[in-house]
Amino acid sequence: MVNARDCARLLLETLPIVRRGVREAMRLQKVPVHEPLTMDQVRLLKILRHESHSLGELATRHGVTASTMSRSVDILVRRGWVSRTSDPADRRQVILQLTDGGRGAHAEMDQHAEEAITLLIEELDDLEREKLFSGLEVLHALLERKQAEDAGLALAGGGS
Amino acid sequence: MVNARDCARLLLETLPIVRRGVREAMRLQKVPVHEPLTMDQVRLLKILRHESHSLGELATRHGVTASTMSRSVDILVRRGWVSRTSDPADRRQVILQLTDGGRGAHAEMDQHAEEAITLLIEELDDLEREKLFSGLEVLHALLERKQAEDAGLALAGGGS
DNA sequence: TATTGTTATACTCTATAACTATA
DNA sequence: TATAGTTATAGAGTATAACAATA
Repeated sequence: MVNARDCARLLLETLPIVRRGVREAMRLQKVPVHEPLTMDQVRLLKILRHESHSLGELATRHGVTASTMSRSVDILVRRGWVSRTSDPADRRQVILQLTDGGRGAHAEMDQHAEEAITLLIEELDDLEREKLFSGLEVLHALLERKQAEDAGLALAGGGS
Repeated sequence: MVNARDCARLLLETLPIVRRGVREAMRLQKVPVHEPLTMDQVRLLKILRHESHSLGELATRHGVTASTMSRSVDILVRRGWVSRTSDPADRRQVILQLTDGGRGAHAEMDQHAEEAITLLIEELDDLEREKLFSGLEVLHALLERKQAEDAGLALAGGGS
């Protein structure tokens, strides 16, 4: 029987190591055409791949403040991967859309990132991979739910 | 049967969400005495809790460059949590040690961090917790091994 | 007046390259 | 000359608070 405390300890211990490992694996990927993207940038482009969003939506979705997202979008726009236009229907809002270049950069980098991590994970045997996948599923579901709750509270004005 | 690619995808998708969730959980912990510490700072103090290290050792252990570590140590020293003295045996090296204040800050913050994450994990049922723990064990072992290899290569001069 | 987004400010984490001090 | 560490420089991610534009 695993108690929550032990699990928390292991998570806190594992998280920074994994983060550095993954960042390093991504950084070492030689992407011929584009500058390397960070994990966060890949994730933002991924979110925008399916549909356009306002800045606020993207910030909530990504789990950061509007201020932070505004800065991150600056970078994506500067690189030419995202376009920023004001919504005619409500000119306070901006519509963020992937450009063609952004779509290409994302496709390429996403693939490279996946390959880098896939290489790592191929070192595991079947049982280990099974365990890892299950654990990640649990974690993913838990935090997604948590984030949705927080976003809901933010809307409902849980401010102190 | 779980293939490595799917596992890599899930890891890439899960990692940023978890990181934000954990950071947020830590940030919301009200620590009465000390300023809140970041995850990385807690980890550094934890490493130094057992024994003193040189800057280079600490950098390798934490998985960053000496430059980065030098900066991180600046902050810890400024806060009064770590002492930096030059090694009499080889004055190029620096001995990093936890101060009493650092020991206290770590104990306190580490506990708060664990509690914050424990609360989160208590939302899982027994089976889910079991799965999460197993998955984290696999991930932890994999990345630890990887990091040890990289550190070994760095020593052996695999630079190019 | 309320909402959306940007900017000013400040901090942490990160790396490469140039540099200092020591061996 | 080689090694340990610091500093100069640069960039990304982060937040709060003050602000501008729009509704």
